[in-house]
Amino acid sequence: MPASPLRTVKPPHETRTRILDAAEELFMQHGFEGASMRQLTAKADVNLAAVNYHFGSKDALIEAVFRRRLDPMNAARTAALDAIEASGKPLSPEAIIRAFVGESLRMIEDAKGGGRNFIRLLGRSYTEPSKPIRVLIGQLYAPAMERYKAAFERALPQMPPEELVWRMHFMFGTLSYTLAATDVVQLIAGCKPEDRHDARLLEDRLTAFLAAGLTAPLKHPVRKAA
Amino acid sequence: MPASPLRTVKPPHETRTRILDAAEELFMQHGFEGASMRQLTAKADVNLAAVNYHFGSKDALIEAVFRRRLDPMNAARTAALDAIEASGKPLSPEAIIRAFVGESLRMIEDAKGGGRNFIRLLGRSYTEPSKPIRVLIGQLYAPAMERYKAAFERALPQMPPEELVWRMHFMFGTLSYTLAATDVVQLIAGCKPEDRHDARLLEDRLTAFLAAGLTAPLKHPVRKAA
DNA sequence: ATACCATTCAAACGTTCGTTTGAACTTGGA
DNA sequence: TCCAAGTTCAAACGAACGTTTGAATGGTAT
Repeated sequence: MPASPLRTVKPPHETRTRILDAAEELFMQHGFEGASMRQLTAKADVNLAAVNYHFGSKDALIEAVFRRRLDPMNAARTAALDAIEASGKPLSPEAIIRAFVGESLRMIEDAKGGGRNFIRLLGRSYTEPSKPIRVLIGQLYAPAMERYKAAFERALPQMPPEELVWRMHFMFGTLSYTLAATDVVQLIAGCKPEDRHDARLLEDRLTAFLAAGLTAPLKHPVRKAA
Repeated sequence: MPASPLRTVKPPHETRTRILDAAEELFMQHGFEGASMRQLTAKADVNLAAVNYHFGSKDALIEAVFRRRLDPMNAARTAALDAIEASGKPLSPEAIIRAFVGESLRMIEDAKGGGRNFIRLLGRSYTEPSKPIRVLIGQLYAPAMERYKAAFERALPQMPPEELVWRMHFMFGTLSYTLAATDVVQLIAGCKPEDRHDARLLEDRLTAFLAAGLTAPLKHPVRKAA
């Protein structure tokens, strides 16, 4: 990317891409601190110094891993919302949920594992101890989040804004845990493993659950304290 | 605790307790790998070698942190379920949910921060990269989980077992994310910070959301594929 | 051919990690 | 009083970490 503005067309970022792919997988498997630069560069089949050369530091690599996928994904989420609103439909809560959830699950199916690794990494990162990472994720999510919040407010005019914020948090939690825990945690026995990879079925289940939770009856319309 | 079977009554495990408390807080703040033995022992005001002397290793300390709180908490969950069943009430899904959720939130309120640290640490650990930790948590949860699954099956006889397992997963995800993210992630703007610490209010909100999701209507009673 | 620049490479940097060591200290029972 | 066991302590261990360095390499335009 130096010298002339439009440049080589052959492998412009081959090494970068290999590093990002390896990082995605290893960060998912072992965490950000648990995955070392030596593991990472060995898996990517590049020199140890390549990460620092192309990204500057390990932290910058982590940021690049998120930016590569999160920006397009949230843009797609916003576009999905635009499409619904442009269709003139009544903008049901369930349709909004499906637009948001679907974009995550779509990524699980394609990219022969690449997107799946990232989705599971992402699910884990919402509860990441490292503050800079949480801040980064929050920034990358902010625009799409604002749009969806506004959409829910219009679809549910009778819901108090404060209650809506809570329920969006709950929904987000369900999604992120489900993505992170897919074939990872097995707290409840009896899961059919083959189902876990069927994104369409999972989308239906998740949407039904979340839509019911979001539109649950309000018990205490103006509750203040005990 | 060697020598005679019943022993000193003064500070039987003072150092151990101080280490566990410090570990709980630092693991929550920085993660298991991010919190070093030197930070940890400095915060506990004990010698660096004390952890290895009393627990054997850092991994054994992590396990001890979980066992100290998780065993009593899940025992309390089981007891809460026993109490509901003994009362002769009709065993509503909402009551079961409230018993499970309430036990987590109860711990947030008391212990002037001690329990709260653990609850948030726990929320993060469900998506922990380290496999031994996930396995340990699964083991410690298994007995209570079996009881609750059976209770839900009786309270919702019309629900297919497979669907129930999924919805329990969703519920667990919502709870764990909510606990971990309390005043941590601020993905959606507009949260009232003071509310985040009111466990009673949070319990009501969570229970309403989860009960609605759990009992959501079944769209595809015997759905197989697309 | 030659000069140039981006990239790759092996080697080493200093730091921090979890753990171990062996001596000092405290304490309760013969 | 003295011993022995439990505990604390300062110091050091080797290993692994992220990063830096400076020379070799490869392709492109002059």
